[in-house]
Amino acid sequence: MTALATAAELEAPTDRKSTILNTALAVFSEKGIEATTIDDIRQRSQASVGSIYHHFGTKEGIAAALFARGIDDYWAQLIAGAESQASAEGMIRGLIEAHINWIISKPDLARFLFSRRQAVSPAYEQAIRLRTADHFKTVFNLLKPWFKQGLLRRLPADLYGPALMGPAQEYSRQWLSGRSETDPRAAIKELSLIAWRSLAADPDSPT
Amino acid sequence: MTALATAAELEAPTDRKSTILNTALAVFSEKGIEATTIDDIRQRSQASVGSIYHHFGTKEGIAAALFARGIDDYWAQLIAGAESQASAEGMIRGLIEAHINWIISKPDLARFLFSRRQAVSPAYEQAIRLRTADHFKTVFNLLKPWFKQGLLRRLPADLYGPALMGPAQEYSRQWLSGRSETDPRAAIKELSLIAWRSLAADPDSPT
Amino acid sequence: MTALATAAELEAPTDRKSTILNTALAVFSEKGIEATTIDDIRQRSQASVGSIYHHFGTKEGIAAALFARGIDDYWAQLIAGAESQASAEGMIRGLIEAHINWIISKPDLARFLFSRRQAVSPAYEQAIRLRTADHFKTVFNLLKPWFKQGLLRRLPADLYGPALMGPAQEYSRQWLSGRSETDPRAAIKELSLIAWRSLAADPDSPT
Amino acid sequence: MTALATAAELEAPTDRKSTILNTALAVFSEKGIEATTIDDIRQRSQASVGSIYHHFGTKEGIAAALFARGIDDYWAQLIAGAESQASAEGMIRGLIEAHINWIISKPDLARFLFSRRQAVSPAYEQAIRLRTADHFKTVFNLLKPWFKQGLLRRLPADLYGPALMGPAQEYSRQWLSGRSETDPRAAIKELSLIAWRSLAADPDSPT
DNA sequence: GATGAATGAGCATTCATTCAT
DNA sequence: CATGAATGAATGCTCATTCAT
Repeated sequence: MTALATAAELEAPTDRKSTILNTALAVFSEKGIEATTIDDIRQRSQASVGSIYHHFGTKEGIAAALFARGIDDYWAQLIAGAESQASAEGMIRGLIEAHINWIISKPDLARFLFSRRQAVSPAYEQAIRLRTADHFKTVFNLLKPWFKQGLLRRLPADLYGPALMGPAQEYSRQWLSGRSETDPRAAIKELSLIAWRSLAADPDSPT
Repeated sequence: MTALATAAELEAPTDRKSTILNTALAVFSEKGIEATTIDDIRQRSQASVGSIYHHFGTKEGIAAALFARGIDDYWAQLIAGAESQASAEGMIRGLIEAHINWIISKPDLARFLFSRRQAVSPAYEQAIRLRTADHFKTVFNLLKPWFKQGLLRRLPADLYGPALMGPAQEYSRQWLSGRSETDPRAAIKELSLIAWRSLAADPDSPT
Repeated sequence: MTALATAAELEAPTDRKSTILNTALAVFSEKGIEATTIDDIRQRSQASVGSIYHHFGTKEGIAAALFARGIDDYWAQLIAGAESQASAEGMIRGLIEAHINWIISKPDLARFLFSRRQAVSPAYEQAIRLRTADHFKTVFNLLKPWFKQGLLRRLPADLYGPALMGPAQEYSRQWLSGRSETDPRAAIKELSLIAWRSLAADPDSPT
Repeated sequence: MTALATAAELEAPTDRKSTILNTALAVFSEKGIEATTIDDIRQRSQASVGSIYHHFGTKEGIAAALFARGIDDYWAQLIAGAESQASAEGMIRGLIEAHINWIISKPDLARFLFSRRQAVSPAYEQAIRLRTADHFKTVFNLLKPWFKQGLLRRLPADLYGPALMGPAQEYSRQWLSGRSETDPRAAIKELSLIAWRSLAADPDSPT
């Protein structure tokens, strides 16, 4: 499966390129992209500047490579989480669960992915946006049957994302920046319920 | 009212200090704090480097001044929004409404406030966190009666924020970065309902 | 007079800016523009990198400043040399003499001026070309009377420069690069004669 | 004929070494030696860095190889041009003609040859100078009879070159850098006349 | 012979900050 | 209070060259 393959690629640092990438991820996560210097990456990765540039061309090239992998990896997990469920509520829980589990298992990548801003050039920004929209559509298609059956509410297009993932996302940000005390796993149930309540067609529907 | 006073202070004054601050806000919002140089601010504000340093001492000093004002301004508006309401559901709507309205009226300040990260030194970070926690407590106290009356659900402490503001926050991020098409004002009603559903106690099983 | 003023400015290194410029000229002349590093200039000028960039913006900015002054200075001397003469032959001798004397008195500037190539960006290149063409026209106007009187031969436009200054120029290149043994002053008479022979309308005209 | 052989060698062969050399010449001509990177040559020649170094050892090695061929090729043509003539004036015309024709037929090589400066290390510089002096002597020997017959003027040694080739050289520089409008072929006659006038012993001598 | 990953010294340039006027 | 010249550490990036495969 792509998700696993990518994940494996992110973890198995046998060759220089992967080593550099993993190191970069760690430093980016710690200090932020802008505050990270090529020299930071060089020192920790034991690679030479030349080698880093040979493989990535630019500091931004490193970030872009990480973004591409990170996004695909994240969404693959989300989609897998949704596909493993057969009911409307189950699918929503599956998404929240997958999100939280991904955050927990790859906090560095998560911090990196969710902290961007002008960090990446407009060109990449656009590419990332399209890719995200594409993945989002896949998820939406998985939920479509429940919309058709009237189990999920119709909302303005811009609000599906916030309604479904907003609370989990906000919670994740807190946890990732160390501002949370509870175990994320314990939050899954409640966050799933919140998402379900927000989207369920009938507020009185049984949980 | 505090909110208005602060707002006035942010917009109106034409003295050097305020000019610099307003310029800095604009540039920070456009390029991010780290990517903004003192020279950017100098050029747009028509002030000299010396003058900027005379007033703020450090680049971070500028950011800190903006943060302080921004946070207080934002929360003052939130609190005012809550206080203007007398019911549980009304109060939640009041908060969401105040949030969205603030975002709309001060998008630069909003972008600046919500985009931070390692941008500010740990010292300020801590101060900001405490201040935020304090404001949050004020809001929480306003909601307390409804909790006591069993109208609002009890949640793990870390989840109140995400449940209440998560969707609105997520939506705001999208809108502020230009990734949203709907008019924010039109989203208020739906976001309020989402927040209310997330927090309202189940009529069948009161906590 | 402009020429003197410029010359004075080039020699009187009272302020930082002039000091940097003079130092740059010396190093450029020694090692060539491309081979010269900002650090070379910094060390010899006792200025800081920041200061250099404060005044010139770019390494190329330094070269451009030198070019502008150098060209004007050179042509001013040429023109003065021509203007000091009242006959056709005298004027041609005046030009050659001025050329050689300028080379001798400012060898660094001469080496710098005559060694360019892709060293300067196309933008500057164009500016330089226009400026040179302008100066050339001034000289040509001084010679015009002799053309009208039939004392000087008509040539294809592109050949006036080579015919008039080619030998002197070629000789100068040799001398500036140390490939010449004779005293340039001794060459003036002969080079003037060569130029005169090349341009004189009547080969029988007396020397 | 040597000239043709060399020319053929420069243009025809399709093996790696020649391809690299021809590519290098093109890039050198466009951007100058110093500004050309091995990577520029690699990209355009489709060869690998390793291959380039295998054949030439150094970046300077490439330039040196080109210089050697270029100089020999140029002078061979000059000498051939002189040898094809039997009169003093014819010989001078032959030289100018050969010069211009060579410039036209191999503009890249010409640009490369005439643009050097600190581009090559002192060691090569010296070798080139000696080689050039040698070729020059050959030409001078061809002209010797006319000097003995009193058809050509005696000049300080350093001035023969400038007097003979200065105008043609200056004109060539202009043409090679695109600053000339007239067809070089049309300039041959006039440039020959100029050279002849400069060197002819007696101004009354027939043209 | 060919390939391309790896190296690391070197360079132009940036930028927050200071301080004399 | 304002100005802008001066500072210099820090940084991203280049590029000739080496060498194992």
